[in-house]
Amino acid sequence: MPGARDLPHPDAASLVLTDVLFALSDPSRLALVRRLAQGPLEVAACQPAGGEVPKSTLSHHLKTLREAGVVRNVPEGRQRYVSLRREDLDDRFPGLLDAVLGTAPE
Amino acid sequence: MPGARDLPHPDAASLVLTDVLFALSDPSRLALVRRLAQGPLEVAACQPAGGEVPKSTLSHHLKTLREAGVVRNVPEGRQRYVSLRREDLDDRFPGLLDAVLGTAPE
DNA sequence: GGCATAGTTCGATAGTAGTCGAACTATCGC
DNA sequence: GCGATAGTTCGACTACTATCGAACTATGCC
Repeated sequence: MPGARDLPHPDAASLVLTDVLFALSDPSRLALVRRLAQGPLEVAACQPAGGEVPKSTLSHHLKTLREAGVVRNVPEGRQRYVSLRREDLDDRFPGLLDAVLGTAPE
Repeated sequence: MPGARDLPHPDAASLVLTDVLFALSDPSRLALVRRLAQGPLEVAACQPAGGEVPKSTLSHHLKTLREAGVVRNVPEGRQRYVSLRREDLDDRFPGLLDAVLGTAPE
């Protein structure tokens, strides 16, 4: 049974608003979410535009986003794909993501 | 010149999204914001429904909200009135407050 | 002025979050 | 199997946040 290394994700119904807000309240995480709004990325591509960040740091931020239910992180061969849980978020917190993404990045 | 003890407030144009999200990401602060959505309160009335919180703790949360630009805190005689900066927030981050307040409290 | 009231500010402490390097796990290709 | 690659997890350190009591400031009332 290949690929049994799934990470835990909260289900859509149990998302907590304050956790989501907290996950989005970090500039580097928010910037990543903006990019994920345009489509899934593999983890390595989640690096910020300008500089490199240690893998462990990036992984930590992904964990925060994942545990809040903002992103999904699924294994795909040797890599992992990170995607925005847009439908789940829209379903649970209508308009929130649109409002956050609708503001121009600073 | 009576009442020259105004606290600093960021102006509407300079509000930072991540700061606002962080201010709203604390359960007790979010609960207070929900109540402020129904109208201004004096500081003493900002105490959480059930229990009492030390004045210094409450003041700290008000400071976080104020510095993020979420609330306004103005002196009025011996007391202070805390109010939601709804227009400024709607202007700068359209739909955000509605989305946050539209979700039922947990 | 003197006192009570309403809140903020200060200082200390405990818990939590961010950052990084090193170790670990799993997959792919040879 | 062996090595290389892609990420996560662990441990340590630092920085920030929450909480509280005590001190401080300003207003109103007598």
